Amino acid sequence: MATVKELTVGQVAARSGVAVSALHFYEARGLIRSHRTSGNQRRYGRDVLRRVAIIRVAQEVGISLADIAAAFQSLPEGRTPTREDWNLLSTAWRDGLDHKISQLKKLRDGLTDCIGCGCMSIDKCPLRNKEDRLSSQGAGARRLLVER
Amino acid sequence: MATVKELTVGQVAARSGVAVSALHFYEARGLIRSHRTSGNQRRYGRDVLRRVAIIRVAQEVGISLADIAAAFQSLPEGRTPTREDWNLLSTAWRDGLDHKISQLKKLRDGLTDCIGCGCMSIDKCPLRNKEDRLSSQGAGARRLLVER
DNA sequence: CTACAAGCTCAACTTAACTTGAGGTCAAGC
DNA sequence: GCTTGACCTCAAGTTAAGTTGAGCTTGTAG
Repeated sequence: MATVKELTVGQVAARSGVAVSALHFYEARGLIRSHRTSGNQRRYGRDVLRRVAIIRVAQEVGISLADIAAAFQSLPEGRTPTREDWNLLSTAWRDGLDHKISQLKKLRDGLTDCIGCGCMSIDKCPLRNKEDRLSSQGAGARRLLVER
Repeated sequence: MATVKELTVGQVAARSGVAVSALHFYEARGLIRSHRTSGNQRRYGRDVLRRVAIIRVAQEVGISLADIAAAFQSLPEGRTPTREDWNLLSTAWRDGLDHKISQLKKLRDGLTDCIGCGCMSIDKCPLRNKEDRLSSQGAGARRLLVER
């Protein structure tokens, strides 16, 4: 029936498959939101499940939490996102995914030829050159994948 | 003539595009090897360039250094790897890449439909299910609770 | 021969994305 | 009304993949 029950953090964890600590973490990072009961416990609306699902899916393709958070900024603050809202988001990512797929294909098709051929030893190789682009960034853990 | 000059770390860094510190790091992790001059400086054979190139390429598609190192175990210790040796390796990775590509495609094709459709909220969605596989032994209770 | 760029080692710091732990609260069954 | 399990907060630990810095040695160009 109409009124959808709210979820506790434990329930969200069970249904989404992510740990409670991770949910706390996502909330601290602004990726999900909750309100509190009188006893200071978190309660989530149902749309948190979708958010979490998207977070995991996006992460799997190498999108960082920071980027996901940024993308989520486009979602409405007040109301529950409509299908329309989500579609905007997914469309934006679709482009990134398309790009990534084509990159992977290039790699896959290039790898067998290229590894054996010696061209990798330096700058004639398409694989190497593609990679050069990102080789001069700052400190810390380098982010894998995803550049767009 | 035949004897190819050996390379210093600096030269390898310049030609491969990775930092000297990263080369040290790779060596510590057993991904590359060097021998030392009388003055304790590293010298690399030319094949190190190929190794490094492969490391970066592999990393870009999300393969961890640990996995790369494992794959490199299949390369001969004593001699310079032949084209044959590299091909074995690349063939193995090709399968991994194929898999990843198909995953990404599923994601891309599923995303637009799936994010908006609400199925993500639980277990009917192919995206969610695909993901379940991967996360099935972490911390959370998960599973059971199939109501609707 | 001497300057100084390039190397060397080892320890500590960085970022991302969490997890673990300590110490304390809330809620529901018996 | 008490016990038990789910919650809460905050701090600290963890892994991956490197980077940065200090202090010291090598090697090469002038």
